[in-house]
Amino acid sequence: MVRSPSHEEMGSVKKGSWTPEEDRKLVDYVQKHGRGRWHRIPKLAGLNRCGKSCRLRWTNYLRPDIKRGKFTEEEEQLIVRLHSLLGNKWSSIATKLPGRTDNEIKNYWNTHLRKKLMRMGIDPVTHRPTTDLSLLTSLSSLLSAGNLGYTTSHLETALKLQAEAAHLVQSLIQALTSSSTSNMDLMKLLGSPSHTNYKAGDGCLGGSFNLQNSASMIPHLNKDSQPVSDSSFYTDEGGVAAWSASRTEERQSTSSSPSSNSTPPFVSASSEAENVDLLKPSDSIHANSLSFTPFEAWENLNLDSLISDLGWKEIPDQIPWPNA
DNA sequence: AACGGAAACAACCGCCGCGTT
DNA sequence: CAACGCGGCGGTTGTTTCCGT
Repeated sequence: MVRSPSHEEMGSVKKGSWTPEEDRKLVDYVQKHGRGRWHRIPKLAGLNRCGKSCRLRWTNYLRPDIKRGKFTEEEEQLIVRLHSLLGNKWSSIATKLPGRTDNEIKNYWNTHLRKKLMRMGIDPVTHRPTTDLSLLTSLSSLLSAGNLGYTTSHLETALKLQAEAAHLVQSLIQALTSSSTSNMDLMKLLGSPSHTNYKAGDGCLGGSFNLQNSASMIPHLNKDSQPVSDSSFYTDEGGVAAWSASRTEERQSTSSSPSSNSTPPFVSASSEAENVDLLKPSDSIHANSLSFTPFEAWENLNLDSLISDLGWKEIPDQIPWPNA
């Protein structure tokens, strides 16, 4: 497309922040003549701005139906969910949030939500956990040590270790879903002797990582167990109803939905005392627990259900993060 | 009080698709 | 069919505000 530069493109138009006077002129004009034909508006309204600038100013700021102010928790959850479904389709997302503009949502995402997800260990692009598979070996030690803490009634130790383990479980889940992680890599890790940071006590898991036992501690990791609706491994302290409900809806609808790949945010394990028994070795150990591939394991995790129990919380606010 | 860096927000830029001529 | 006008979109930049030192 070739056209000669217009007057406003010759560099004579004003740029930068709008003054109240300019706003008033634009509002007056639009209220009088309606919107549209933006390229004519600067001249007709007496503004030394390009038409595009006028349109953006009206659309993003002066429009009477714009809702200003902080985003609510519900709006945040909706944005995250829609982003997991639609990606950076800000205009599409904005249609689901009356009174909010795509620009406002985009800015809010970039300045708040993206960072929030990252703090939670969630990749804001893929909406999946982002961590290193190498952490898996640490999980072994932590789980073992957690059992030690339990069996020896060192409650504080157990709670701390449990908290660390919860984070590492998140890493594990990510590892299971990583396309760059081969089954062999995973099996090597699962079969390898664990670190010796902690010594396991009698009746505990011992020093090597045991997915069977570990999975049994975590309801959703247990291949044969049913999804646990009131998982005690994590606590839902509220604020997730919308997310959970929506995820449930998605599960109940088509399984081939693009959203089936989305992963809602994680939260930390609770440090409530009653959760200590999560570290108990379980009786329900399944001999074939390792008979499925990591990818099948992922499918069997029923992650949606897992996440539904977690809630929309920020990890740093909820958990005694190790060495933080 | 002054300063600098970080965070938040508003606005701009370049590109694209669609409708019209 | 191509040229053009127009509006919309997403990414990026510039400015302002906040906050810690």
